[in-house]
Amino acid sequence: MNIGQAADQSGVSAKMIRYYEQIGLISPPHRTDSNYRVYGEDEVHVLRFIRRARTLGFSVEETATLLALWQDKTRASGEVKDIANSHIKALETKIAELEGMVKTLKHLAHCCHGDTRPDCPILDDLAGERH
Amino acid sequence: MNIGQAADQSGVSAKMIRYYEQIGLISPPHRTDSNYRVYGEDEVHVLRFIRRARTLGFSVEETATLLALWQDKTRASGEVKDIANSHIKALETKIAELEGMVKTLKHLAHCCHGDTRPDCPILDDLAGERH
DNA sequence: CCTTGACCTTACCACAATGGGAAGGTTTAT
DNA sequence: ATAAACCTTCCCATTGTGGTAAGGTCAAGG
Repeated sequence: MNIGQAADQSGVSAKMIRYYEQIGLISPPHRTDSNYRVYGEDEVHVLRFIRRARTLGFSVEETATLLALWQDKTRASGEVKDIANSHIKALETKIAELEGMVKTLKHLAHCCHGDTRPDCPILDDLAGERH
Repeated sequence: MNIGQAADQSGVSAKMIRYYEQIGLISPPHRTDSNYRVYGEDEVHVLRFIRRARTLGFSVEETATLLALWQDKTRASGEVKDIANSHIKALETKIAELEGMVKTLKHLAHCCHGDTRPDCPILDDLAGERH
């Protein structure tokens, strides 16, 4: 099948398939005489794996590691679990960071009367004018 | 004061100060005869404003808007509050997304025995092999 | 058979925000 | 006078994705 069909079936855009090939995440597929890339079910399966990992927030690099582990039939599941756990930790750190921002902003927005008067606690905070 | 001092006092790196100038977020400062940028208290105050806004997760573009509103003495606080509120909403969307990922990953990690056996539910999920 | 449209190819450019470094000029202190 | 610590501009890299342009290919229908 051509790259367009592979994109449709995997949910990875043709653009990204070529990119993943370029950075070595996937191996170069066979080509037709007219230089078209040709994909089979196995390749689509790999692409779906990649897409799922990306959806779960793994970086392309982490995805590469998971892919290698997936294709290594003798791997230990502990390795995979470690990657997942450290990723969970990173996500939770990010969440905490965003929640801190939300908390501060909500407080400021709550204090701001939000009408046509120029007085605004949000800007005062940004300007460092604690009061 | 030179850019290095301005960077120290504002918490914005010299590199970023030049960048903010280049994209028009701040106006070009005076220069000495030897072409050095010269900053005063006002400029540092602006830089601190920018840094605080960035820390709260506002994009540079949003920061530019907030900065303009800050410098407009007749602005309505409602405008600022609207920006803050829509930013809060965007942050909360992002948080929910990350939490979805964490939830899925925690479930998968919980199911994974994480020892030396090759059997691994995390990889099975990524591969799309629901069971 | 030839045209048209839908595909494919490579090769660029762009984004957002930041850091790094090189090559060269200036200032300050020893 | 020289060395250290600044400053200047210019270019490159990052992450992952999208866009676009110039050109080749293939299939369907007149």
